[in-house]
Amino acid sequence: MSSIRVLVVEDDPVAADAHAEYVRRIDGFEVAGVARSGAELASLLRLADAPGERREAVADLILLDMNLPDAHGLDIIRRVRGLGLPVDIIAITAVRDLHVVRSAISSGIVQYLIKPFTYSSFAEKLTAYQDFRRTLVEQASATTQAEVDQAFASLRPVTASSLPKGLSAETLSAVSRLLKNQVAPTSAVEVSEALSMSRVTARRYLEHLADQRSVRRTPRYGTRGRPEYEYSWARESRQD
Amino acid sequence: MSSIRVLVVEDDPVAADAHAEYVRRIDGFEVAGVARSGAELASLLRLADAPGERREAVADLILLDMNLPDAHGLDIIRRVRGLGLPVDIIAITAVRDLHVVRSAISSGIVQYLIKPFTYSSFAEKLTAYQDFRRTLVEQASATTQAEVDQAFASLRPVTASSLPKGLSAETLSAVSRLLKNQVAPTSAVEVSEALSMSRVTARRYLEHLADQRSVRRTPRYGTRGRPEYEYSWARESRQD
DNA sequence: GCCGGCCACGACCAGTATGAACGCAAGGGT
DNA sequence: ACCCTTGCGTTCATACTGGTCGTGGCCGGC
Repeated sequence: MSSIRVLVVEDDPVAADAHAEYVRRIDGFEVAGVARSGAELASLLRLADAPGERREAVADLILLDMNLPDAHGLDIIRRVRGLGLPVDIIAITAVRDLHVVRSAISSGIVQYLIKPFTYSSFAEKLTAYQDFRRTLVEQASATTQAEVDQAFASLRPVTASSLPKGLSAETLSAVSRLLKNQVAPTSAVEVSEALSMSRVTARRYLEHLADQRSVRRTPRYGTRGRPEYEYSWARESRQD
Repeated sequence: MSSIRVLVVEDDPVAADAHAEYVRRIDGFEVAGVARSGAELASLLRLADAPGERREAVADLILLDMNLPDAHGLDIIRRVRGLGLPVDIIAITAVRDLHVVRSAISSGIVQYLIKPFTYSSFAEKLTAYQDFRRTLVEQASATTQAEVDQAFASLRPVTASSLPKGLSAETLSAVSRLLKNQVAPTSAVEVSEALSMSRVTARRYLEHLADQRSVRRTPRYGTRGRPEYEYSWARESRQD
């Protein structure tokens, strides 16, 4: 089977090189090109769209950064989709804004990878896509519902993201969900009471989130005794 | 939370009625309209796209037939995507051609349902989409990779297919039957005692059901020791 | 009748929340 | 200005379960 041709779209040269290198390290993929801007990508894609030529893109998969100097990633997705090019898109970006994620998914990306990421999570996303492709290609021309479902299923991310020892994924998501719905800064005691867990546990998770810079931690003065820390969800996206 | 507004696009009146009725039967969904052709759909969507008005579609979700009298489903998807409308699309069609499936997926549909289908497989697809939406909406403006992955995961439900090695159908149905009749969340130990089987076995089946998202798994806080997980029935299983 | 796979069980090991004890930083009293 | 009080941060041992590995009985195939 031929390799999957990947187009890297990324304005930062360092990141672009890194992504390309990552792609080369995975079996079954090859780098079809690197575009540093929306315009570059457009010219690469228009080339294949010339009349008379076969209606085939120069790539099977695009690794798309959302923040490009001349265009927003969402607009690029829209343009590509409007042309009806048979390429899939994986968003690779530091943008964690909910609206962007939501729009990207409904515009038809197959994966969304948030920077910074490790090689293993990168490889995981790409091999998942590879599986997806293989399950579809392996079918004959007619498919059954089960086969379609299976193709979808291979796109499903395997729950990775290794947590520090001593933390469980369920508890972490419970704490962060609570904190996001809270408007006022919340103390460790308040969190522990709301989730009916111990103060120690609540604090451990809050501290972890603070380390990840997902929550902000500030002392609460005015009361007697040792100052209490209050935690609030960091709304703006992280600076990486 | 408000209902998910669904637009049914289907030229066969009988099928259109059936789909609409199916949608109404599922909690949290409402029928926003029915279009019998590509032109009808276009007029419905363009309405919302009028300048000056808020950039919001009249629907959140489109159930799209591929074979319409005046246009192909793929073209419709392309047009909708080109406009950048924030709607998701589920393809519901008898077309089982691999190329169409492939193109539809890469154009950004969230599900592909092959006609004819049972109500339960229809409901499964829609509730999966509902889960996906909920996981995203629950987040505040900023998200983490784990949360994005989880949202994706709800969109790609593991299909029944073959049971993972080591499970038997009888035991599985016994466990799920017990859980369905249970009102309060039940722990693995309680299940094992009720069915007089070993804790290990009970847990394995519960875990399998949790993977399938048929049961919800939450830690039970308050007691000392390692937290015990309790399982509660989440959704009707496919009983085709 | 023998053999191989399959499913459940028992037991060990690892893991995670809890309560208690200790330490620390700010307020308030003398 | 000093020290005491106060209440939470922090650490630690502990309890109890989850998860895994190897074993044993059962069933179907040869």
